[in-house]
Amino acid sequence: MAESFVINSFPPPQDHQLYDQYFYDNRVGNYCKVEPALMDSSPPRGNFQFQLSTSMHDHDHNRPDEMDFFARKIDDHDRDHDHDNASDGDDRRALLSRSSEIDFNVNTGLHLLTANTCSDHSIVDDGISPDSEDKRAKNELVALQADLERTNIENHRLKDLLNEATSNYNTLQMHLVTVMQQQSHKAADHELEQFSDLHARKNSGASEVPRQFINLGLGGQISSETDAEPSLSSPEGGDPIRSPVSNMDHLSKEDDVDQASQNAWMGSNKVSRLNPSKSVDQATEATIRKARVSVRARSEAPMITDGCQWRKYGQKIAKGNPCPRAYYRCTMATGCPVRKQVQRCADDRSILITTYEGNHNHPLPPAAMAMASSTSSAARMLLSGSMPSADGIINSNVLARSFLPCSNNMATISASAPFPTVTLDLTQTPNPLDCQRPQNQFQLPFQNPQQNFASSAALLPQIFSHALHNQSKFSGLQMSQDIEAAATLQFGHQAGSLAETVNALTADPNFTAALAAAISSVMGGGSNPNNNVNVTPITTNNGSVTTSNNNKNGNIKVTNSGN
DNA sequence: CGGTTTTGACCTGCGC
DNA sequence: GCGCAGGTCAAAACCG
Repeated sequence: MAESFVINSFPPPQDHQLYDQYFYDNRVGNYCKVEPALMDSSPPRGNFQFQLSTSMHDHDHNRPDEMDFFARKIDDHDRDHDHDNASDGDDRRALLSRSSEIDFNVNTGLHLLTANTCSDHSIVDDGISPDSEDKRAKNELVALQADLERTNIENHRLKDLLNEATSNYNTLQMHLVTVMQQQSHKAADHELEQFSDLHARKNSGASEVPRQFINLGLGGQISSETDAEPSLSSPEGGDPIRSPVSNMDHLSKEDDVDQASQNAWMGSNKVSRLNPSKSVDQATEATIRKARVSVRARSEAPMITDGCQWRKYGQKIAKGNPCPRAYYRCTMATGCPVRKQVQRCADDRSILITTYEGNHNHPLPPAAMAMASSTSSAARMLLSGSMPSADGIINSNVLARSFLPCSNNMATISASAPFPTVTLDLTQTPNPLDCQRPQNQFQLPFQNPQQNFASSAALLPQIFSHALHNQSKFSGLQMSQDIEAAATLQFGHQAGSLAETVNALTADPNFTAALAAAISSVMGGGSNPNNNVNVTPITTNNGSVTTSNNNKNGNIKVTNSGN
C-alpha cells in the first residue's frame, strides 16, 4: 500500500478555511474530501473530529490503511505542535479503532468515513466539535450529490444503450423485410416462370411466345418482361428510383421491372407522349394492366390504418357513388409509387373500400407489412393466374377459390378490364351454408374483422404467401387451354378435362396435406387448440377448387365471377 | 414554416 | 370530334 499522499493542508493554516477542499489519496487513487470538522483551527490537542469522503466503491479493504493513514495524520499533527503527551501512531490507531465511525454507503459507492478521535476519553471538549447535526446533514448532502451524479451517469449510459438497441432493431427490421420480400418473390416468380415456359411450349406454333410477368403488390413490385422488348425506358430517360427491397431479386430485369412500375404510375399516356420512339411497345405496355388490391372493411374512420403514411392528393366524386373518392399516395419515401383510393361503399356507407395500387420502393414497418404483404400476395396470385393466353384475359377466381375455402365473399378476384383487382372482404360474416363440412374446415383465428381489422390483415399475408406455393397448380385451372399442361406440370400425366384435372388436384392427398400443413404452420404450428386446421379441397360444379374455411367471427371467401 | 388538405383545372382514355 | 369519367396536378388554404 502506498504510503505517499497529498493533502492540501494539514493542519490547515489558521487563516485559511479548507472547507470543501479535496486532497488526492494515492492509496485509493481518488480525491478525498476534507470536511470542516477536520479543518477546525482549534488546537489539536483534546478531542477533534474529522471526516473523510471519497468516491471509492470497493473501499472495505482499505479500512486498516485508512486507520493508519489518519493515525499518521494525527501523529504529524501532534509532532508539529510539539505535544508533550503526544501519542505514538499505534496509540492513535488504537484510538481510531475504538472510536471510529465508518459509514460505507454501499448503494452510492460513496465512502464516508467519520472518525471520532480523542487522545483521552476522559476529556471531552464539545466546544471544538462541530455540531453533529450539521455534520450528519453534510454527509447526507454529499451522499445525495454523489448519488445524483451517479444516477445521471447511469441515465446517460442507459440512453446510449437504448439508442444502440433502437438502431439495431431498425437494422434488423429492415433486413427482415428485405428477406421476407425476397423469399416471397422468388417463390412466386419461380412458379410463374415454370408455368409460363410450359405455356410457351404448348403454344409451340408461335416462334416466340410473349412472356409477360406482372407482379404487383404493396410489398412487392410490378414487373413486366417481354422477351421481344425487354427494355422499357423511363419517360425522362433517367433511372427510376431504385427500390432497396424490390431489387433484391429480378436483378437481371430490374430495369424493366422498375420502368414498368414507374410507367404504370406515370400513365401510359405520358410515356407515349414523351417517348414516341417506343410506340412499337405501346401495345405491349397497354397490356400491362395495373393490378389492384381492394380491401373492404367496416370502419367509421375516414381511412383504415395500414401502417403507411399517406398524403391526399385529390378527391373526386365518382359516378354512381355519392361518396367522394379520395386519392392518396405513399409518403414514406420520396418517389414511392404506391397510391390508394379510399371510398365508402354506396350501398353500405359503413364499409370503407381501400384500393391499393403499386409497390413500395422502400422497406416497410411491421405494421405496414401486414397489409402490404397481404395485398402483394393477393395481387401476385391474381396476376399469376391471369397471364395472357390465346383466350385473352384469364379469370383467376378459380385460383382464389382453390385455396380460400368457404369462398363466397371474402376475396373476390376479378381480372376484368381495365385493371385486374382482387378484393379482400373483411366485412362479411360467414355463411353457414357455405361451410357444411365440419370435418373439413380450417378455422382462421380472426377476431371480429369489423373491430380488429389489423389482426385480420396481419394474417392475410401468411395465408396468401403459403397459398402461393400451391398456386401454380391452380393457375393451370384458370385457363382451359392450359389445363392439360398444368396438370402435366404438376402431376406428370395428361388430364383429359377440366373436371378431371380438378378432381386430380383435389384428390391429391399431398396437396391437401401441404395446404393443411401450411395453414397449420401459419396458425401457430397447429398447437393452438383454438385453431382447427382441417382442409379438404372441394370440387364445385363449375370446376373450381375450394377448401373449406369457417370461423365464427371471420372467414375467407373467394368467388368465381364466372368469366 | 413546413407539411398536409382542399379544390378547381387539366389531362387522358374511351365510347359514341 | 365530342362528351364523359377517372385520375392527376398545383396553387391556395389550413394546421400544428
